Parts: sequence; C-alpha cells; structure tokens
Amino acid sequence: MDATDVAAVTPGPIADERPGGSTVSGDRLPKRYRVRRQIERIIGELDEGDPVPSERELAGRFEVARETVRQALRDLVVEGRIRRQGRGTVVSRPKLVQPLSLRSYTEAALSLGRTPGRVLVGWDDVPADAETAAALEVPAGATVMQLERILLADGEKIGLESTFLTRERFGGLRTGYDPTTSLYAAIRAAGVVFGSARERIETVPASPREATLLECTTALPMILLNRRTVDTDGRPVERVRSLYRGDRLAFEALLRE
Amino acid sequence: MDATDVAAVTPGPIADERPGGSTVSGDRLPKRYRVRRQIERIIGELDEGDPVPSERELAGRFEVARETVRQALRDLVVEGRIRRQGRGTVVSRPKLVQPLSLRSYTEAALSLGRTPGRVLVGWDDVPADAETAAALEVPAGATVMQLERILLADGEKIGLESTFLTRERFGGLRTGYDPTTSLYAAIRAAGVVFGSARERIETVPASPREATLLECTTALPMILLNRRTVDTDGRPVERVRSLYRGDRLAFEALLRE
DNA sequence: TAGTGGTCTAGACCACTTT
DNA sequence: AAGTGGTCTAGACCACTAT
Repeated sequence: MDATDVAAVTPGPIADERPGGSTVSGDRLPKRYRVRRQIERIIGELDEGDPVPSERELAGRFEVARETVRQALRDLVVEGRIRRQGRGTVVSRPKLVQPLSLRSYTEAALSLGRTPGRVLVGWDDVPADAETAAALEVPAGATVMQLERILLADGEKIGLESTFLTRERFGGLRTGYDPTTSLYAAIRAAGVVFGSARERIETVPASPREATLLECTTALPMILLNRRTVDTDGRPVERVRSLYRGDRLAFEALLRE
Repeated sequence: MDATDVAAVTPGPIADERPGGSTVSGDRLPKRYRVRRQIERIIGELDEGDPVPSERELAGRFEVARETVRQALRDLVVEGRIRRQGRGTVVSRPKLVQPLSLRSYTEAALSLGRTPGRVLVGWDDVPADAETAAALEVPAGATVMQLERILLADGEKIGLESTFLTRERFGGLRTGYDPTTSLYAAIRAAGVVFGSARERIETVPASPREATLLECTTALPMILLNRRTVDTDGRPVERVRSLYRGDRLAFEALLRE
C-alpha cells in the first residue's frame, strides 16, 4: 500500500474556528493531539515498512504548521509506531521485548528469534568515575577497562553498551577475546560464576554522541540500564551501562515472592 | 540562593558566526546542546527547589530563540534535573528508585522512607479490552472492575495506576474496602496468595488525560508498567497498568541465576 | 536535483499563578 | 497587572538521500 492511497482516510482540515495567527483552540485538547489521531488513522491503513506522508504534506492536508505535525509525529516515534529512516518516515515493527535476566544480550536476542550482533566502538583503559569505582570496589580515578559496543538486532542498531571491568581480574581478555562475540561467555570461560546483579532502569534523553552512534538523530527518550554484577562470592565482576532506544525496545521482568 | 545571583556564571551569548535568519551552526553540535550546557552550569550552582531563570530571560541571555531554550529545558526535565511548578521552573529532587517486586506500591514507598498516598480517580465496571481479557482469562468484552488511582509520594503525584479485576472473584471488594488504602492487603485478606507476576516495562509519551491527571502538562516520557499477577495455583489475580512519571521515578531489579 | 527531516527564528495568543 | 510556561504559525537554511 502506498502512502498516497490513504488520502481518502482523512476527511479534511482539523476543525478550529479561531481566525488569524491565534492558536490555542477553544476546547482544551491541544491541536497536535487531533493531528496525531488523524495520522494514526493513516498509519493504521498502512503496513510495516510503508512510507508515511511527509511532514509538509500532512501539514498542508490538516492546515496546521509543520512544527505541529512534528510534535504529533514525535509521540508516535516515542511509542515505536513509526520510524525515521534515511529519506522519509516509515511504519515500524513492534518493539522487541527483552527479559531482564542475568543472561547476556546474545542469549536474550537468540531466545527471541533475533540475530544478535555487536559493533565495537572502543576498548580502552579509562579512569573510573565515581559510580564505576563504587561498583567495582576500586579507588575513585583508578584505571579500569571500558568495552563499548553497539548492540544490533537483525542488523538494526538498538542499543549502546559500556562494560567496565578491572584490569586485575580481566586484563587477560585483552588477548584472545573477540569483542564482537559474547563477553559473558568469555567471562564464564575465565572461570567466573555469575552470582547476582542489581539493575536500575530509567528513562533519559539521548546525548548527541549517543544519538549519532545509534543513528537516531533526535533527542529520543532512551531506556537506561545500569547493572552491577557480582560473582557467587559477592565479589564485583562488572558494571554495565546499557542505553536502549526507547522506541525499539521494551523489557520484561518475572517477579516471585 | 536566588536565580538572579547566577548571572555571573554565564559568560555571554553562545558563539555562532552565521548572520541573518540562518541557524545550523558550522560545527556539528546543535545549538540547543550548548544552551543546555550553559543551563546545567546555572542549575549546578542552585539548590533543590530554587527557581530557574525564565525561558525568556535565558533566551535573551544566550541570544537564541525561546523555542531553542525550551528544547534544552525539555531534556533537563526528562532527566529529572528540573521541574515545572506552578509559576516557574525549579531545580528538582533526585528520582525515586522503586524496586520491581511483588510487593504493593504502599510497601515499596514505605521501605524507601516516603509517605505513600492514593487519590481515587474511578472504580467502575468496564468492558475488558483485548489485553485485559487475555490477562484475566475472560471473554473479550466481558465486564470487569477497573480501579484507577493516582499514586502519591510525600504528597507529590508520581503515577497513575489502573487495576483490573474480575467481578466473580473480587466483587466483594466493592463493600468494605477503602480504595485509598493498599489493594494488595485487601486481596490477601480475601484469602488470595500471590504467586508470580510478569511485568513489561517501556517508555511511552503521556496522553493529554494522563498529563492532566498527573499535573505534568507536557508530553513527558513516562515509564509504563504492565503487570499480570497470578496466584500460587496459576489462576489470574489482576492486571495492572501503571504509568509513572519518567522524570520522577526509576526502577530497580534484583537478578539471580 | 528535488525532496526529506533537522534545526532555528521571531513573533503571537492563551491559561494560569503570583504580586 | 505582570509574568510564566504552553501552544502555534510562517517562514528559513541546512545536511542528507534517493532519483
């Protein structure tokens, strides 16, 4: 189905009596929500991957400013209903739902039927910031290893992951470990048995660097996961900071008494 | 400390050579990120609850359009660094970190040293939507009870919670249960033993109704939790849809092998 | 090269709250 | 009455991409 086919779906301009440059409509609902509902009707008729009409065309069709259309589209991007892609905007796939577990990203993605991948961004010795130092139980400013990778699902960039490890315990990974493979497998192979982890989950905006790396140009809301993992003796193993595209991923937890 | 005292912190307008109405600065970084950094410097000098300079004043000080300042402030709101409040904008408190567990909101808030509260929004018989019907194992469109409440922490509105229950099993709660108290306590008192729950966590924008109820007028990113709880026999107990302000809350999970 | 989304400007009116 | 954030307009230039 082509985007031009859906013109019949939209009945016409959005009702608004006020003349002149004025704006705030008499009713309470901001105009962008009515625009949004119209756009939802359009994309409801489209299939996954179909192009959405351009911002300028939607603005003209609904007789609103382009900025107003953009605000409506922004909501739909956050919800993962549409996606900006190369040239235009297209209808997107449903969010990937990843379980919160001690398993690695590789294992989680595979169990969901997706093909995992990683792109190495950097593997450097860096001074530990306050949070990393506390997590790894090293003095503030001590040198630790940082492994930063982009996470892929079926080739799509969905997250950015930084793992911090002490050189004392894991310096050996520098040789013989391929950073595009599962780190957890390598850590286990080094004889470490994962015990438990504490993970903090919140929403943050993407920074310019992160947006560039993940190819989402806007300041999209992201899901930030901060994990501290210890082994069965309670000794720190890793600190991980994972930033996932909020429009592409959701997480799932299993809770027990 | 007063917001007017920090003028000395800001060195002056943001560097940008281009003349005329043009915009996109020669360097790659959008102007709003430099504006944001300037504002961060200002609020770094302020204490919790202090007023942030007004949007118009910041725009004048940095010699940018007010919309550009608003984009920068939007990021800081999402991160929970500042908060819109009545008249102006103020520096906010750190996020509340709530554990993901089978415990009720009441128990979680108390264990964090916060005073929990609830405001009843509605308690009605409603037709089950597809998700609710599946969760409660009733036919689609069947009538179920919906209990909708605003969640408070120290009097502040931080979330909106809808609980769906079957009338067959929990119709008795209609009499003798005060909806501003803990629902979980009442359910337990009815002889139900919670078994486990599956919870989905994601980021969504707030709808106009939700923003109004939570008194966050903007389309702020929210954290949406969808929970399905079953008893020890695996029978469905409840479906809960909780929407938390992403700028006020974070969540924490404990992971084990 | 034409069209797209990304960014920014300079204005305007509104509802609301504080003074 | 004055000031705040919330919303919207009508334009503009840019980098990028598909044609």
